[in-house]
Amino acid sequence: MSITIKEIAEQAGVSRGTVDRVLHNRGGVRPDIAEKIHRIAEQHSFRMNKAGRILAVRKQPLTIGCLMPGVGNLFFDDVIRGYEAAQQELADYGVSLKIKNIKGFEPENHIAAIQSLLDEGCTALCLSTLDTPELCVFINRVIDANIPVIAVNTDIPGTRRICYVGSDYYKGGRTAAQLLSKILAPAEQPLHIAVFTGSRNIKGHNERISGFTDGLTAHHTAYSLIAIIEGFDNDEYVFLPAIALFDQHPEINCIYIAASCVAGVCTALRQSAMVQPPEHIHIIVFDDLPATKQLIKEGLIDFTICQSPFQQGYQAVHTLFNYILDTQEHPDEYILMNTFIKISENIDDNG
Amino acid sequence: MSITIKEIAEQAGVSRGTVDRVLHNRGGVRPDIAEKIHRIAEQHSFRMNKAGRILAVRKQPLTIGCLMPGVGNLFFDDVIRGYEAAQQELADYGVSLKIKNIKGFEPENHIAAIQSLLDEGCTALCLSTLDTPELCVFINRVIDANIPVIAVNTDIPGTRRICYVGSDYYKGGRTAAQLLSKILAPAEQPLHIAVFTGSRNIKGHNERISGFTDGLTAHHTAYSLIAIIEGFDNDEYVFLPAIALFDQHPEINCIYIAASCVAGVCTALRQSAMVQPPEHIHIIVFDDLPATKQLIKEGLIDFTICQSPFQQGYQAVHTLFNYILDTQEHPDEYILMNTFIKISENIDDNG
DNA sequence: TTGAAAGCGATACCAT
DNA sequence: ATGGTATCGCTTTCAA
Repeated sequence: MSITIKEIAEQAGVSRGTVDRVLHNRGGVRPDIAEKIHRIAEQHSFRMNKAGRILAVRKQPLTIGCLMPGVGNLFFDDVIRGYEAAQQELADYGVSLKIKNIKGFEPENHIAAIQSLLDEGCTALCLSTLDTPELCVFINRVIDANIPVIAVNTDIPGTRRICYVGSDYYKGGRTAAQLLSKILAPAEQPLHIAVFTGSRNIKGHNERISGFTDGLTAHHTAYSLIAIIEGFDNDEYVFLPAIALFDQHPEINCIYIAASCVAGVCTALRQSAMVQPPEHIHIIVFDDLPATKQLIKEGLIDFTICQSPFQQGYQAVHTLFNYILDTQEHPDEYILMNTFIKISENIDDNG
Repeated sequence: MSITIKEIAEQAGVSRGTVDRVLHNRGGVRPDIAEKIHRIAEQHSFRMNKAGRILAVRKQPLTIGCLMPGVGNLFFDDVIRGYEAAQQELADYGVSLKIKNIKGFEPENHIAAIQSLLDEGCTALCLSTLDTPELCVFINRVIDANIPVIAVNTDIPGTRRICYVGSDYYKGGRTAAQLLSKILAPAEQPLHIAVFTGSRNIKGHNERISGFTDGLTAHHTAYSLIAIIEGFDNDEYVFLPAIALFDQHPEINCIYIAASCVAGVCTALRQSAMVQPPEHIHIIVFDDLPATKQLIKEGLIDFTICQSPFQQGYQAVHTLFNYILDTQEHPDEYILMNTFIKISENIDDNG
């Protein structure tokens, strides 16, 4: 157990108030005294005691605002569950949450939503938002106003966010490729792949695709990409293009779905008049929305690669809390989730 | 934020000391007053504030004793890392750890080790130990002396331990079976399996095997079990029996290793004069010790199924801490880890 | 059986 | 610029 502020005060021959001011760089202390206090603190490798601090700062409780474009995208339900679990654990420490779940990717809507979180009194933010110039400018202004920000699920590299908590998309793609090469190994049949993505403007989706193709190459699996279809994370939207593709390309024997339109693509597949029976088509997807879980259990989908959405929410809140409480340490810039392979036997794990 | 003890005291017209006594069932309070206090607490759904409690009980700091038979078994290194990570996070709350890593499975040694942890002042225990009658009796006596106990990695059902934190071994076995059936699907060759286990007296290992055979049946994969070899978690020990088996049974085309002797078996395989080249043999194992990681990266092993040893240690300590702090709630009896499938692309995850 | 008071570690405000 | 003091929620003596 480390030294306490009180002890530092005694050793330095000053009051605890003065030590507090020095340790928080609040100014208003004679330089030589400040220097002395800093020295004593370092000598004894002083660490602020969390419990004490929590109790004392309880008067200005911490409200964390969480923003996500999860309306119509069930993926974020698990992230929200993670947020709420963390909140429950930290309730005793005065942490409360405001969750704002919005629809779509309009920059103005995102900016307005962030502003309204601030207006409602949030003093820290977990954001799943866009990386557009206007948002970056806005978010940096928020950060300058002393509101710490963590990027969740989607990074915002253009900003001075504390860190990114989320998936390693490229690694997910490579993992998918290796799985595919494993289940194909004995067959040695030519691979004709249909790729479905959310949008070519979403970095994570693109990384899943480049990871996938890089991985196929690395694992010496020959393939041809028949098409890359954008589904905009929408099961209904993707249905017709998928049907059309399957009808036009009966040689397709592998489907790689890098985004949230798994149910739509699978429905199309089942309804299309493909030459290949669906059993001989390999399907690898991402995430485990309820519809995807069901398809895994039915055996239509071979593997799904998950990014621990629950953990993303949970860890983001905890990291933010620790950051605010811990005057000293910064977390790692990238807090990456595990790349979690699921089949029906372990689909109900909540990794 | 819930009501505080102070407020309860005011409402009940008594002092905070009295409320404290009632809430901790310490006795020595007039029944009608106790009743009244309980009522008020329930009415306002009172929850003891953690930060306050931590600060106040800091004078008798919590020392958690951790016992494991990890000498010569690298598996427990990650469990220990998990213990230590939790300890670091909870250091501010007065938590310290005594880790006792012993060798082997002699009941007397385990009992002596537990006793010495207690002698050294531990007031709570995380135990990875045996489920023999003598240990159960001993552990129950410890529990009766008000030392809370959590079973880690290996359950001790014969005792009144708070809960079990560890792997779902059966599920791991089933997952292995399904993976195998997936990579075999196109081949349709008859499956001749060699099984390696630690000991037939270890419940977890047996469950991994029954899960595996049940899973093969469930997934309609025909197989024959050539042999089940006990390796006693020892790479050197298993080497010769493995060589002998491979020489005698060149038809073996699948190796299932349910325990810690992966490196030994693989070395034997490479040295044996099998008819099948190693590339055509499927190998599925458990856990990710350094040697196993290496073999995964080399491509000899297809899959390894991991049980999050780090999380086991980490969560055990956190659960114990919360249990002690939280006068009210009991954790779930079974805290089961995820069944984490790893291939070379995600082998360095620490799930 | 009960109350009063000191203390855990840190913060914040009011004096000086 | 600095010290003193009350406070956060809870526990724990010590008296009464």
